[in-house]
Amino acid sequence: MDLKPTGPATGEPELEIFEPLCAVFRRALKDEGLKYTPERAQILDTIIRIDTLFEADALLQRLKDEGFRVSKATVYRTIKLLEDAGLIQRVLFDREQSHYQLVFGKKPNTLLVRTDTGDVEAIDIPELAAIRDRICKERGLEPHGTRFQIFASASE
Amino acid sequence: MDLKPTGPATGEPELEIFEPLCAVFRRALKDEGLKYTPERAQILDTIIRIDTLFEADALLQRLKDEGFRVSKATVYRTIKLLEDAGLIQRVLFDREQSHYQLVFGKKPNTLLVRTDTGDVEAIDIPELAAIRDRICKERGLEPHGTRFQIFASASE
DNA sequence: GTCGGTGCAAATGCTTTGCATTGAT
DNA sequence: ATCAATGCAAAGCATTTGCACCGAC
Repeated sequence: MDLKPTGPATGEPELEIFEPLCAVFRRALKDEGLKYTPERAQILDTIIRIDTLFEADALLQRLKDEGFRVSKATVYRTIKLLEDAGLIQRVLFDREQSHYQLVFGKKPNTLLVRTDTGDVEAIDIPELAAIRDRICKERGLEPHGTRFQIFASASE
Repeated sequence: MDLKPTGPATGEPELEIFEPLCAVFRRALKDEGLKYTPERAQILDTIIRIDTLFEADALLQRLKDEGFRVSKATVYRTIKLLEDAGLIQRVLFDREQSHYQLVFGKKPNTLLVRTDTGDVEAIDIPELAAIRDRICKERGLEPHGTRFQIFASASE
């Protein structure tokens, strides 16, 4: 659980990203007087390697598959901490469970949701950031996040 | 509950919108072999007059305040029918309850969510439709909806 | 030794569903 | 008559929480 970069990442980009994410998380915890525990480290590490949308349930299952003992309660509690720290975001909700996504250090992305197949594809639309900033600036607000989703199906 | 337009709407635009919405709903129901009941009519009518985000709970309360007896179960069942018919959309979920919004016949709008105050403002951003269409066209897909949300707070 | 963390199980609360009754065609 | 809708109360189910025990500083 004390993953370290082993040099320039070649096929495993998540190694490059673990250090900064981990640092941000630790800092956020420390600022709140909370602790960076093995469970929290393992959960963050696993989320980074999932690298698509995930549900609390699936995350728990994956942690168990990897031989790590964590309780459901801790998974939920850690997800909330990671949200508060701005590392992940809740992104989808049309299904029964909440779906989360790693967002820190990533460009805000758009989810293209196939209403026929259920597939979800993340796409990058650079203009959106500019639109968001314009809207906020007009009102003297500071943007904290964006969520853009397009629902579509194959034209028959 | 058999609301009819009383002529060119002056201060109450919802009268203009009721007829087409009602027609779409009735058609959608008929296509499924379902019935257009007084409860469903009243619920649709009330949603139209709410004209901001609403929760199932608040909708039920409002129906009761207007002296109409409907059960929670029917409200939830009707909300689902209206979603299926494409008249309303579930839009927010970061809070405990689902929030819905009338979407039929309206431009897709963006929700500006104040993370400090909790206020939600709907804004019209015309470029988004073009972006959506472009993304879909590139992939040979047909757009069914869009959801764009910006989270922001007052810059201190 | 003091705090916070964890796991378990129980509780919460929105939403859904089973069932008997009612209503529309 | 038939087939669906309604209301009520009971279930479902993801998520949260209370509590006793454990561990880090």
